[in-house]
Amino acid sequence: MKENIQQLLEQTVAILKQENILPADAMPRIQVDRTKDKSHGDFATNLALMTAKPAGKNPRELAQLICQHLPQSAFIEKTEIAGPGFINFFVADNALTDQLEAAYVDPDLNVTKTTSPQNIVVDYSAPNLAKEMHVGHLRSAIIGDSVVRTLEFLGHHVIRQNHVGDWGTQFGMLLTYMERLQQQGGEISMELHNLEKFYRAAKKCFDEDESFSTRARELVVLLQSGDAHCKELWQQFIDISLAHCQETYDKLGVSLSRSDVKAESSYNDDLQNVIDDLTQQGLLVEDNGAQCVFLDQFKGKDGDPLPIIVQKTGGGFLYATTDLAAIRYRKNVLKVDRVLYFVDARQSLHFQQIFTLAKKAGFATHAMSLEHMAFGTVMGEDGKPFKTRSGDVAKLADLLDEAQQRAYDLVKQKNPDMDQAQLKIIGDVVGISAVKYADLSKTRTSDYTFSFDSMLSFEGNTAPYLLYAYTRVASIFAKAGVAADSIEGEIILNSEQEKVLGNKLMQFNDAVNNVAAKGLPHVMCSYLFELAGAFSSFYEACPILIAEDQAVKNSRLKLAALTAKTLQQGLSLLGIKTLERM
RNA sequence: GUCCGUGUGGCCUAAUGGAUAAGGCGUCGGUCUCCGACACCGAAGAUUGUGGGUUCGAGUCCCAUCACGGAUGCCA
Repeated sequence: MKENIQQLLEQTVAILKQENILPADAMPRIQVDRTKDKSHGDFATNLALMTAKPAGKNPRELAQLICQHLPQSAFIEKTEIAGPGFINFFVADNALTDQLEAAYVDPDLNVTKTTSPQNIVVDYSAPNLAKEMHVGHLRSAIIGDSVVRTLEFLGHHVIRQNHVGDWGTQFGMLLTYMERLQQQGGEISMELHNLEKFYRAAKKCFDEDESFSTRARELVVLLQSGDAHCKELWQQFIDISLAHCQETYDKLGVSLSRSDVKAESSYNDDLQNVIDDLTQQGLLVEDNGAQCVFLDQFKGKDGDPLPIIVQKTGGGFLYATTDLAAIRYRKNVLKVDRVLYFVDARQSLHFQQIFTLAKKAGFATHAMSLEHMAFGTVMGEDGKPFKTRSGDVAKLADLLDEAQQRAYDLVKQKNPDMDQAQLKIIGDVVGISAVKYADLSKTRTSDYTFSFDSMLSFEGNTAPYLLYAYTRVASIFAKAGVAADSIEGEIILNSEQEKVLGNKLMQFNDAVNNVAAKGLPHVMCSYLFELAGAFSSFYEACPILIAEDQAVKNSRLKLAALTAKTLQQGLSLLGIKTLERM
């Protein structure tokens, strides 16, 4: 509907130019907004305010002219000029009901798909395989996955890339520890069952035993030079670590699989080429033994130039090098239009540098959009970065177990008679959803506080509230004995609550497109929470199964069905499952 | 030092430069002989850190300033 008004205004602008009311070179950005206040109609535009100056007219007078030249449309019941020169559009009732009917019969809720599908790499999750995933890995995986789902829903071609860290110096230490275990006749795969413990044990040896640390440094060099023995140990470690990750993804409902892994090590053979390329272009400078690129726009302390170090003293490569190689791969092999990096905000300087350099060196085309989708830190309730009670970094797997256990207890408390298997299923979904939703519902860029109590609350903007709202709708159809997708009759919007719900249902399209454009899933969360609220008010005020007559009943059933479908689709774009009862 | 981010009712959180700053928690008061009250309805509660500026219009943009967090040459 917004698009329709936009088109009408574009036509109007063209007419006004022909009549010399607007200067021919005026190119106003036509902006149509949903109004906050019903008295201002359904949509408003500030077109007259924006073009008043170039037209040399006062805004209200110009608004008048715009309305007079506006092409006729069945969508619009009337227009009004308000305030300093806003034009308010009142949408015809049947236009809204037509849209609702269209959404009802469309499996994709009549969402406008993209007309120009892009190739988009989404670089997310990317844990370091040396250790087990911890709470710090939560946000990238959850938020990235939601944006992936949304982009795919709109028809884009998304390439998931899990840029796992499998090539750092810690691997020398880990391989040495594996070697020792092997020599002592230990069962490595058993020991690796608890990666965290394994890492700590290796670290202890590394710090305390000199022969160990010497061997560890040797093994790094051997590994990177392709030694078969090292490669074998390394591969064994990586396989087990990746299996751990996969378990976590599966439990979390993150749509990453083994085939999406594009590890750091896979760019290994290309790193020297990156250096050579930079050298050829005259971008590389040796400084204190390291190979650096200095870019004018990045200054350090006292205005000194800030280097991007791409090769260490002694020849080692750094993550800047790998990231550059990755960009080049994405340009040359994957031919992408857009790359989204879901990485901690603390790395924003790094990405600014890499993006600037990549464009300058031709590793990315200027048309390629490189976007750092930064996110804040997960805080504990003490306001400091989240830790367990013992002060350790919380293991992600443990955290998810606890969420599920707490959810199980809660649901059991509310449904004492429910059988255990059912409780388990519900608890698992509620627990995971709560963790994901708590993260997704806050603006990506800010820090957020991890709190089991608030995320598992049934009140407020939480997963349990939304899941509950969904089960209420679902139960109507169970009780009515009709299928949600085969309701006869037309939607009729009589009461205030029905109109509010109808309007809210039609805003799903905006929400989806906003999430895709900006990579901000909290927009979807806010929308779904508002939708659930609109439904609850409707549900209180408008009896459905016991409605006064059949036509009203069918109309309300349709609204309920559309609400259920929208909630389910929206939650699914967030990576959250729904339950039929809870 | 420099750069980046954040600062919104007691607490948490929202708002493509638009109209009266929107919700939630908590508080207070209502509503179940009625489709799931894990719900709904209502009330109180805000000069958007501070001071300037741009604009017809600023929580949003610019400058200054304060507070907190982060980054800042061989980890990622």
